[in-house]
Amino acid sequence: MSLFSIGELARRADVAIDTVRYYERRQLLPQPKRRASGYRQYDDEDVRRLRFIRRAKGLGFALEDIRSLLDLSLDHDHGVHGLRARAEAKLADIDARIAQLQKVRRGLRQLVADCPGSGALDHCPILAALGAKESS
Amino acid sequence: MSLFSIGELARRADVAIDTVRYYERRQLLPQPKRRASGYRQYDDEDVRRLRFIRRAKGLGFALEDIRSLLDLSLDHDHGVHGLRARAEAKLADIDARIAQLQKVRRGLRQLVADCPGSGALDHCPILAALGAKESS
DNA sequence: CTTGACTCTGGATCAAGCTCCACGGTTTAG
DNA sequence: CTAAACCGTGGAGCTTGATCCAGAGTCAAG
Repeated sequence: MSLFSIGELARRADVAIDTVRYYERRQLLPQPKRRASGYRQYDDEDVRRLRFIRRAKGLGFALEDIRSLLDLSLDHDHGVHGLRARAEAKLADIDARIAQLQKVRRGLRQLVADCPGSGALDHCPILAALGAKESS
Repeated sequence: MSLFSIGELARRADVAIDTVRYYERRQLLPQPKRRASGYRQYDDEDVRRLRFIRRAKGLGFALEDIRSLLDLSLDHDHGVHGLRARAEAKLADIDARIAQLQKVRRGLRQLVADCPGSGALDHCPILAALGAKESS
């Protein structure tokens, strides 16, 4: 059995059925095959794709971003127009996110480390970690 | 001059005035002092706090999360009840985010690396990077 | 005092991302 | 054949995070 229903897809990828249809509308998922009755049919590829979307979303990417990531990754057998450029921009964006998260992380760890007894921190290490410099 | 208006605060922290009032309503900012006229008064501490919020938001934290991070960091001179636990949970969350981002990063880098000419990737490295295992 | 720039409050409105609903056809187990 | 469980469509509704607006008071410069 390699084809299954929308409900099955939703279950396998752990998202709501309505969400699947919503993603289809938003072009994050391709138009699926239909059987005579009009029922949608999916395969494992769709499950993978949906899971990818779920993860990317969890990382704070907007659906639009995810769509472009997906396009990016599936364009490979077409031209290599601005592909690299777009991918590299994404990459820089991700690096920045990681760096910022690591700052927060350090701040939090310090908070945890300094607090055990009842703490002597005179002002918040988290605020310090992120609040120090301006910039965006 | 150590006290200033809401407009000035907004300018210094680079957010909209309405956003400042909105954050106040949502308890991310404390109730500010008021002058006789009812005008709000702020100081540098508020600027720092606001900037912190802006950054955390940029990392994908929900306002509610940010509020709790903030509470966490300002609770230090109160009890150390579940502080550590909360902070550690946050920390684990952040570590997970970083790990996931790094996966995407690797996938993207591979995409960039493999594509230069016109690529021979038979299926998306990004999907591979994130799509492999189940879990949340 | 007048004018223009600010500020106040409360509520309406927005965009994103879902989620729910009604009404009607389809499948499938018994 | 029939009931229960699914699925389809289109559109309304909800949550989050802002943003905008009206009507009215305040401030600072000239």
